[in-house]
Amino acid sequence: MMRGKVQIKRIEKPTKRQVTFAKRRNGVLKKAHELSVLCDAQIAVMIFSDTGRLYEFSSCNLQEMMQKYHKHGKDVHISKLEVQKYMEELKGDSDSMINEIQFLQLYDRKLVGDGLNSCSYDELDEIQKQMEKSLRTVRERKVQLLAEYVENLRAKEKYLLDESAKPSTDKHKEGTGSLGSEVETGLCIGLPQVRY
Amino acid sequence: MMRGKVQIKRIEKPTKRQVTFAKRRNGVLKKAHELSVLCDAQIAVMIFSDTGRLYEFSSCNLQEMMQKYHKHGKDVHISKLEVQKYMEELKGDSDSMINEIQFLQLYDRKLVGDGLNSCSYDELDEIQKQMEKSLRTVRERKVQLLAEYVENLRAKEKYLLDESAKPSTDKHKEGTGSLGSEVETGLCIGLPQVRY
DNA sequence: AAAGCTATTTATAACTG
DNA sequence: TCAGTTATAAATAGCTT
Repeated sequence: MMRGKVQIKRIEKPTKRQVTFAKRRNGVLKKAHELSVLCDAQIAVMIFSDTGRLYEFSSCNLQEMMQKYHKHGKDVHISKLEVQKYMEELKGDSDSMINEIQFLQLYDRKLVGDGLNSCSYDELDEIQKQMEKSLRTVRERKVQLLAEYVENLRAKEKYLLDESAKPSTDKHKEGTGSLGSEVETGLCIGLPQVRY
Repeated sequence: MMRGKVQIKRIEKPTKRQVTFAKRRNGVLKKAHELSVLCDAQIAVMIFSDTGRLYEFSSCNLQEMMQKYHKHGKDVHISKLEVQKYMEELKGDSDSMINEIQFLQLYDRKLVGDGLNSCSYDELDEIQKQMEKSLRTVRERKVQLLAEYVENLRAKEKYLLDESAKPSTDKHKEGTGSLGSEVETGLCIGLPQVRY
């Protein structure tokens, strides 16, 4: 018998709270169901008891509800399965990249003569050969750059000699400015600060 | 005035359905709120009208509700915001790893004398110095290994000479087996397949 | 604790302005 | 179409079993 209207505040007595929970929980779920049928509305209700048990009602697939909810610009929810798949993919990429970095770092250390204590004599031999080959390549490249530099200097010298030999009136006619700048440009790019 | 109990089936008259929706919707949301307060329960209610408008109630963060729901082994939903945050983190890691790999790869190519065409003379000079230094380190290490090998050989030679000078009865008393195996072990680990 | 009962409150269908 | 009213159905607090 209802004596006096109920105060909407936490019921402290656990037994009473438990009983009220069971009754009102059913009430809410029933009302939700009725509303969905009577008014052709989509409704989802999720209830967790204070003991952590789940009671739910959904007039349709909850997934759909989430997507609809999402479209309303609220915080968005997507399937965990989908996310997991993507996560694993990223994780795989990440792992293989870490492996590659470690490999490259070890390789680098060996190439600069560090971390060699773990190498066998044969490995050292192989590394030495590689280094000698690389060194030859570097030296060849240096020689090539120097050769280009010398070539540019000769071209410039020739150009200057030709210019000074010509009469001053012809200078603009020949379009000489472009050749001059080509030579200079080549020189600057090739050897900004030469040391040898 | 309620004449007769209501039939729980779709209300066909749109106006009537609309009115009933508004009233019952408020009823459900109110009941949900009361239940959450009275019984200290977590409740979420989502209602979409047939016109697509959203009405909702949640006793706490809906995000939390989803995670709780997830833990109950249902098909799982988690917050997209959360996922996005994690994704961006992974993406950031991934990008920086890609950068590092590219840097290391370029560095490697230069160290083995490839991709040098883009290097300035000064850079080549620097690489050459590094290589010469590394080469010295490798050669020193090879010399060190050879020296250890020779040392081991001498130790073995001495051991064999001592052994053959002793009378055969003393062999077991001296515990010579252990010295012998030490020498051999050191030799094998240091230089498995020597070439020089 | 779970199920049933009943006095009452609460929700709401139909009506009204 | 929207509040407000009212008669009635439905929900439920406190009780009993």
